[in-house]
Amino acid sequence: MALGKDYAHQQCSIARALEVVGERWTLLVVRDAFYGVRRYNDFLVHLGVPRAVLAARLQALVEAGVLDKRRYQESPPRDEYVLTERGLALWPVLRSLGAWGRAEVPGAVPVRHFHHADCGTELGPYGECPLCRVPVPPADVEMRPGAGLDPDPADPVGRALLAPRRLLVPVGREDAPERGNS
Amino acid sequence: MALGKDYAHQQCSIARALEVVGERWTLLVVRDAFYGVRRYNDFLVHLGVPRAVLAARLQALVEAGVLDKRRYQESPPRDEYVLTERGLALWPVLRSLGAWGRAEVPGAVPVRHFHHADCGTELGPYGECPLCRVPVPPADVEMRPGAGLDPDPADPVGRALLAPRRLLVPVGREDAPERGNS
DNA sequence: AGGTTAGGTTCATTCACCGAACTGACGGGT
DNA sequence: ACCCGTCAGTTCGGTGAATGAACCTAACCT
Repeated sequence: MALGKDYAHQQCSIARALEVVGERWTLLVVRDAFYGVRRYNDFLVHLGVPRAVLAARLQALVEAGVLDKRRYQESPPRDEYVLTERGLALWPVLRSLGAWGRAEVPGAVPVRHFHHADCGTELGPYGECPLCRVPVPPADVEMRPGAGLDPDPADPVGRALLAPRRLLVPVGREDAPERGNS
Repeated sequence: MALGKDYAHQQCSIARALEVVGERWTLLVVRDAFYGVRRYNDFLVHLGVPRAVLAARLQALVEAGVLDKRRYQESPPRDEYVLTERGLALWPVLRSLGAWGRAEVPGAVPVRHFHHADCGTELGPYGECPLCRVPVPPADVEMRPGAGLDPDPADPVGRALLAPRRLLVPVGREDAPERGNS
């Protein structure tokens, strides 16, 4: 654990949160998980993170109970990483960070917009719907591309994320038929 | 810039935010600034961060417009670091991180409580007052110690933060007589 | 048999973090 | 005048983590 040594004696739940999600790349992995990325290789091409770092982060997030590693096929054994309840609870953190990055970092053009799927209203800075006045769970959030989004990303995951889509819906199978279960 | 190289080509305002506040110690420095810490040495003893790292983080935060470095006395030239508007806008990020750390990291006992100073109600996870139904700006937040707080911290800053206090009020001059003058 | 894909592991290099020591400007005591 | 202490850093050697490239395994495709 990189951060544990010195953060541990901090008397603060912020420090404890940062011990789990404060390392480089970790929050971007979680962000991609919200966007529907589930597989090692998809994280890899979309983030451009070194393979060893990605493996370490995924394992740490699984051990922290943020992601769940689940076998989705046996014949070539393949696992996917899915957000747990604890991971889904990080949605406000990502929302507030993204809102700050868009509003306060100079030269930031809106890259993605997040809307309440039920009513179409754009979410407020904490992920709440200003119209319905309720916090919107990530499963009810629709993501739409913004003006600052690269219209032709190099990686297939980036291309799949160009279209409007629900959060948490697995990426890469939009036009592929559902596997198996009804 | 440590993180800039690879985060830069990310199409995401979260990544842009993390380029500014995503490095180790950075968010804890900002947290302490909300708690009223303003001086180099106070950050140093309260965080236990290496001096070189602290100097680098403070400088980076000043360059990013999160902190303002201002001269508060001339005779021995002394500067203090105060949150700017842009820095104050990070309050929801710290709130959501702290709420997640308290709720989702196992074994976390509440360390500090945050109340709306106007009505005394404890804040919700996004820094809003559930009674008044308004987002509470940090200047109107009263911080109170919780059960998990070390009752006898080694550093004087930690001791000063034991008492209930407003956020953003400069720390370290509660009971200390003004040095020199008068 | 050979190639491809998914999901890693290993390795050498680079880079950031760490702790301790040093600097330098000032102020106070004797 | 001299020494000591404080504040705010900078410098420096050692350690550990991040990086990119190469390698490995297991299974499927042809």
